[in-house]
Amino acid sequence: MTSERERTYHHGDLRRAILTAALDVIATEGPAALSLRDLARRAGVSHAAPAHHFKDRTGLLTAVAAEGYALFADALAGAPDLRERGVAYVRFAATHPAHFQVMFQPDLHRADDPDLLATRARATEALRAGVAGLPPVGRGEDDRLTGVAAWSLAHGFATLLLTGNLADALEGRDPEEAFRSLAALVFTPEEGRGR
Amino acid sequence: MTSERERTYHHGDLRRAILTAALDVIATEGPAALSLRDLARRAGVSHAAPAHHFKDRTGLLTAVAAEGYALFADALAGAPDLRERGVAYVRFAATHPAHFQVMFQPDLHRADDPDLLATRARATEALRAGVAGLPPVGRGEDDRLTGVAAWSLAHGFATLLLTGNLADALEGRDPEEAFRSLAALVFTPEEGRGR
DNA sequence: GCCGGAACTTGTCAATGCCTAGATACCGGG
DNA sequence: CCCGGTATCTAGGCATTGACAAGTTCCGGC
Repeated sequence: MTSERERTYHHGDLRRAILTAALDVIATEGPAALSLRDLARRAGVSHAAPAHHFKDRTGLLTAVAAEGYALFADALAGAPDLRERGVAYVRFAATHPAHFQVMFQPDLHRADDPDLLATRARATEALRAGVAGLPPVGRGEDDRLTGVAAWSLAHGFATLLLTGNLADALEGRDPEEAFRSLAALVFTPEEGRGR
Repeated sequence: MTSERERTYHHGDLRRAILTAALDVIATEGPAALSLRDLARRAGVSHAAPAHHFKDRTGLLTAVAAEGYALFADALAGAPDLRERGVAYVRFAATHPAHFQVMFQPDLHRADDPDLLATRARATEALRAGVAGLPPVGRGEDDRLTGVAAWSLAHGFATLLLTGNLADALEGRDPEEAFRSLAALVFTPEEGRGR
């Protein structure tokens, strides 16, 4: 369908086509391998066409990050408790590796972009809501640290997973499932987690 | 001293000069901003000189990663217990941000490089030694997961720190100190950590 | 003192990012 | 229906970069 309308001057949905191609490249070869001209070739348009939608190479990556945060917020929203939110965190990284990488590499995108700020705020909110669902430990200082701890745990696991550092430790086990039991080890769900 | 011998044909220690300049650029502007020609200019040599020492741009980054793993192994070796090893992990990331970034971005370097493999093995060993120092929990499966959990926690904290995501959560507190108390919250040191 | 190789230079080429000017298609008001 | 404005895309050009090839300078061992 999409390939039939090849001879039209307007692509129809070039922005999405470029984005999708970019995600493909980033996921398989990393963000460094990304080339605007290459993406243009893949989409069958001229080499300057992408610039109209994204201005820059950085602009494209900013759009990727913004889209990533939006999807991320949605992915986190569905989880019932803190642990499942962590699982969702890991699942998102595994399912959207390109988004995840760009989101957490500040030197790749423009951190002050309005769209990015908006979607990132949504994701941050979804994240914070998860921590708020914790059984209150009492002292407020600990609460904040607990939130950082949970975030660190999920983020570290996701990052190590994407960089291939957990391959032999997991031995082909399902990463999500591994994280679920791992989180159980650390944050004991029942029993007031001792402190 | 170094600047006096400017007019010699041979630089004297170009390899180190390039490496240091590269670390500077990566730390301030990210790995994407790295340019061999720019590094050559900074060192006052011709644009092709770096290639003789590192072959490639990828070769340079591989050297950075290898050096990083060596420094990393040393940094981890000094820590007495698991928690302090985590603190050392975070301290290393904060002290050597450029090394850390490149080490954990597989698309930037050549993962099969012999030097890199050697130093990385040393670091892995230092890391595993820390987990082995844990009070044995009994079941072997849990041990492995506990190791992954500790690694994830430290790595996630370090990564989030470097990407600026902990700035407001920490509010100017010393990151190392924050991680120390955070680790205390999660892995309760005395008392058989409940499970 | 000489000779082989390491360290560095100069020159070149293809590819890329970005800019500008121009062509083409779509869209709403008359 | 058509006509002007605008969004979309093309074409061309320029500076920079990474990689390669061939030459030059220097060092150390024999």
